[in-house]
Amino acid sequence: MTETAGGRDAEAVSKFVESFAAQLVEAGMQRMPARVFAALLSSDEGALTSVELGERLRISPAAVSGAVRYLTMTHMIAREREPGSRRERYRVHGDQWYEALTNREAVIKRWETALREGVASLGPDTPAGRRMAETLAFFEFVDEEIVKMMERWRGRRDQLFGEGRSLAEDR
Amino acid sequence: MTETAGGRDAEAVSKFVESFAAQLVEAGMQRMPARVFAALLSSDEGALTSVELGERLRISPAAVSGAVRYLTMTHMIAREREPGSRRERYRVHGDQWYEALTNREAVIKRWETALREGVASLGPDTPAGRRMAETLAFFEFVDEEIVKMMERWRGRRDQLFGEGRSLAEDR
DNA sequence: CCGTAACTTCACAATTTTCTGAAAGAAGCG
DNA sequence: CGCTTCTTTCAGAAAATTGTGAAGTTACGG
Repeated sequence: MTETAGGRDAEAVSKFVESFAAQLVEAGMQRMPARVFAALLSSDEGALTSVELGERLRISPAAVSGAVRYLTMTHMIAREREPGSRRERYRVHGDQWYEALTNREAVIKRWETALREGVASLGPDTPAGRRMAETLAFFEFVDEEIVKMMERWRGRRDQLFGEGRSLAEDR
Repeated sequence: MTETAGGRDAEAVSKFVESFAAQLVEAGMQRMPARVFAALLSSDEGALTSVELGERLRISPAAVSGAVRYLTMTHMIAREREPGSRRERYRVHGDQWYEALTNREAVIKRWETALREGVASLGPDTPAGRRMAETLAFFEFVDEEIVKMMERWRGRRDQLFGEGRSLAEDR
């Protein structure tokens, strides 16, 4: 019973890929990046080549290229050169991708900037200005907290899955 | 010097509204809900009527209606009946809206469901299945942590802004 | 109860987004 | 060095999204 072999219930896997991608889309990610990411996540290697992605998802090389560019920029995946070949492999960042998801540092920072401008525009003594200020304080708080939370997570992860080589089996 | 009066640097306020809305859009919110929300946030009352929203943002009643429906469903705002009038007011949920933003309970729950299905489809003993399982554990962890974080936030908020009536001046 | 003000729903037009095929651009291998 | 294989870019067709006007619905006030 070779369950990890090539055609291991491809049906069910594809179904999962699409349904997980749909969740990501609903959370704001573009469709193609979401599908590509889900495909990588569900691969045993945690990595696939462009061609493999194109085949599994039935999309053109161009679509793969675009999706991969986005995912690389947002640090959800890494690109690797397969030695001795001009093929490229794309790999889920093991235990870093959901940090990227949660963190969204850049996003939060921009919000904070916008809110600071808001306080300035509205005046810190107006009711609206005070509301902005409190909201701003909230985001600053969240910022700090998330850093600490991720530290705690790493602790628990090691405890649950063993420190040795959890998902970071590679790299 | 009536700074809170009607025409308090409407220019600057509008500029803030649009720029904050743009951030929300970038984070995945639809345009109209984002603009409506930003407008409410920057109003001194923390609440506006449909007509006021339409005027400030230069959009049709239909657009207001759609935006408001979305925002109500996601618990970002509340609707109030103005007594003795058939006008409706929409109010930012004071200190609850960013909880809704951060929480996204529903979203996380759906992700967890999808991931559980993933583990089942892929088999818990495959490498991919193990990766799903770890990801799932992460979300479950985040779930718990966010609850605690919000409790800590309320503590700090009371400390920073005074327990009496911070933003929850109404309701 | 009727008149009317406020809000909602619906179909459509306009815009924007998305994905593809085709062509151009790199980079290993012989 | 040129051939071949893989990836990226680009223009455009197809599809989805968005916001509007207009008709419809609700419910207050008289």
